[in-house]
Amino acid sequence: MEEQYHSEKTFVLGRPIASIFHNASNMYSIVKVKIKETNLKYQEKEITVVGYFPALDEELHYRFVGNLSNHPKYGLQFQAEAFEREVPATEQGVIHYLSSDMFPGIGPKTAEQIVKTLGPDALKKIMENPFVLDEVPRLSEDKKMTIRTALEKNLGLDRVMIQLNEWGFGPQLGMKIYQTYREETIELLTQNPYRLIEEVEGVGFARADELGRKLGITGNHPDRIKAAVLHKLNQAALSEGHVYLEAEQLLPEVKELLEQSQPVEIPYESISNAVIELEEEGKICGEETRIYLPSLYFSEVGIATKVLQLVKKNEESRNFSNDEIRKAIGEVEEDLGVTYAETQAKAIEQALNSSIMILTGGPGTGKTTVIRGIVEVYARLHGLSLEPKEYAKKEEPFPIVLAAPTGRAAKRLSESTGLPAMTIHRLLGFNGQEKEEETDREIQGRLIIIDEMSMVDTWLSHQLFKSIPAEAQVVLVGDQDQLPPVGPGQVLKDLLAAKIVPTVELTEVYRQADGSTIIEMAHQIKKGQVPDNFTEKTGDRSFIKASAEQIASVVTQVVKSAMSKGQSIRDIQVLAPMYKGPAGIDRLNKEIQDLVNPNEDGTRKEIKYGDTIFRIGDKVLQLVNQPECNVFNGDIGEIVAIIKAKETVDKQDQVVVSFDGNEVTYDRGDLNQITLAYCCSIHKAQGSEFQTVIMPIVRSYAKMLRRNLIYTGITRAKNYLILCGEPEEFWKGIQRTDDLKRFTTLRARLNPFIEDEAEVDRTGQTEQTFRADAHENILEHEEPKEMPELPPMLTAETAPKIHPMIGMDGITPYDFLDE
DNA sequence: GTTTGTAT
Repeated sequence: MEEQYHSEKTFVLGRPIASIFHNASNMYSIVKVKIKETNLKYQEKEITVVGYFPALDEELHYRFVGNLSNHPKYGLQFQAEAFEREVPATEQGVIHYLSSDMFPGIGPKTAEQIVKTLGPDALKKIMENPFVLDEVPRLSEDKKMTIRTALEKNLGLDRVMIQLNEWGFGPQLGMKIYQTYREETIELLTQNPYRLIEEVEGVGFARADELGRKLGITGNHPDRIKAAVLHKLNQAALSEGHVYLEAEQLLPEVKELLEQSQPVEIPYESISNAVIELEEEGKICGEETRIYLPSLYFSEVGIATKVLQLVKKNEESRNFSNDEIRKAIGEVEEDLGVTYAETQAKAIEQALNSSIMILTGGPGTGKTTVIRGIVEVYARLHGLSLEPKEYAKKEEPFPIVLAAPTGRAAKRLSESTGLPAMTIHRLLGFNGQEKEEETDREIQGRLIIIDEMSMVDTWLSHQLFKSIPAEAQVVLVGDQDQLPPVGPGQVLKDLLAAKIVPTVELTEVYRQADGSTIIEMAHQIKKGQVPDNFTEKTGDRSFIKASAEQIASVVTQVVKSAMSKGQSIRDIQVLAPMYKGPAGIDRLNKEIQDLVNPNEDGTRKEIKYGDTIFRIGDKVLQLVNQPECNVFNGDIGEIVAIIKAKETVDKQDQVVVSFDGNEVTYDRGDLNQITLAYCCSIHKAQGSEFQTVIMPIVRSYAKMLRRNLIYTGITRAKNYLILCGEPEEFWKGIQRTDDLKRFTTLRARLNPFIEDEAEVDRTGQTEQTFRADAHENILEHEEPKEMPELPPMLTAETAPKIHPMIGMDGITPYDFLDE
């Protein structure tokens, strides 16, 4: 069958001599191959092969199967649909092959010995009969095993790809599946085709169900229904943040999913039975009418138990008298040359005398200042040195532990306190491999401060709380109005709503100058309102009306005029919710790059990576954490050098980026770690602030526009905020909060007496109070009273004739940036 | 019809 598979198609057998491109995330590769044999009508000695494969070994031969095609720009290329490693059959080849890292423990000496005994076709002989290895003198059983399993493994790829192909997966997806399951692919997928949905990106329920059908799992088959139930719960958790689903909601969704995928009616009874069986198997948890994934159920229960324990200990944690603390605060104020406002001092006091407390407040209210204060006062009262180095000699570890859910937040925390800080993952010693419930490490620390708690999901919160020693003091810091965690749950929000953890809320804003209308607007947005004059220009903000098509032009004009006013491009940040479309991040980045860092005559050195062009001077954004280089996801830097392949020692293009003076070099293969940063997503900007923020809001973003997204975006602006786009969409986005409600039961577990959120809202003194008011307001004024009367929009007909900035409400480019 | 995080 293998023969037939090859003989029908054209192939190239050869040795890769140079990798032109390799994308490690999807395996898309372009390789120059020296041809040894081919059935193509092709005279050259070398050919460019394009397809999906892992990094190839330049010492080996490969057989590529596919078709010759003519690329408009790069000429003749061989599009490979499949490939396999050609088992070498020359003495030298076999020795090299056996001593490669595919066969750990086998060195050149052993390899030579094998070839000496079995001849140049040693590999073929071993594959036909593994026992021929017994003939080789002084070869240990271990080594024999190594060779047999490695050969088996290598053959695995071909076998897997052929099977996947028969199952209807193309080379790209096939490669991805193989990356996930390796030689176990066929076995694992035959057992359970539905695991593809959760484990291989790009495979949805329908696709996996199609494979299921081929494997005989059809219609009412319990495995099929169970898979659908689990998929729905997973999807609810991952895409909507729900910790559970009501059975009432789950069952019809499962029914619909199954009936859409195959035209067979699935009775509710079958689904209920599947749910019962899943619960018996421990694959889901039921509580009253709610259905949970076990990991989420046990996480919630675990968090609640630990938090209640800590809260209970709060009474015992009055370690210091108020006088002692106030005195220490005074000393710290003097030392650091700061003055704490009363609420800030109160927060420090609370932190010192609690086992657990929450410090909350909006952007610019000085949460970081208070963290620093807590650390300083804690050290003073406990007679501790804040010099971590001094602890290296001693037995006991440094007692203050600082952590945050993202690398960037951890870096900021460390910078603002002068103490080491790390990601929660690192703190817990994760390595990316472990399964749930596997971490059992206890955090070595007496004071544990977690910043940006609003971004910590239910799973991670559980791991974190589990690792907190019973005698530790915990300070959770965060702002529940910013974007919720990527993962399921809303732990900070639930903790606040339960009202059992001592909480200090900072409300006064120190970041903006007095009379800032940005912060005023932010406060209103938090309540679901918009200032009456939101489309008018104030001292620090403005709104330029424009359609989606005009956005690119308006944004570049604003950037240009801001720069002409002396602002640097580093201080100007364009924020948008999504990448695609005429007003998307990608397009805006290109336009702004053309404006501020062009290459009009084509003489400047540049490097092309995918759809992006990088030039010296470009503002770029780091996309992954690189703690060794002190660069983290979300950091912004500037390209300071581009070194072309021929100029470097390793014949590789290189880009050097300076992050505030810290220079980091990227090889071509690492360029997927950076992207242009003139415009970035609002999500990415969370936790950063900029002098000037330009934020387009148009209808094409509608799917993304929500209150907390807009709130997060506008609160990134320190001095100037320039909104542009469609005022109605801005207003509508601010009204949207309902669909981001996450189903969780943490609040109820912590405090069963607070049952109804509306009631909390009416009695509570925190943000919820505002919320409730806002909600009533919205209900009262169904017709948007807050939405001011708007001048007519520009139409598509008039737009191109008008300079984007001029004539709109009389705004000229110089109008909105006065001092 | 869409964004986002972490660990070798």
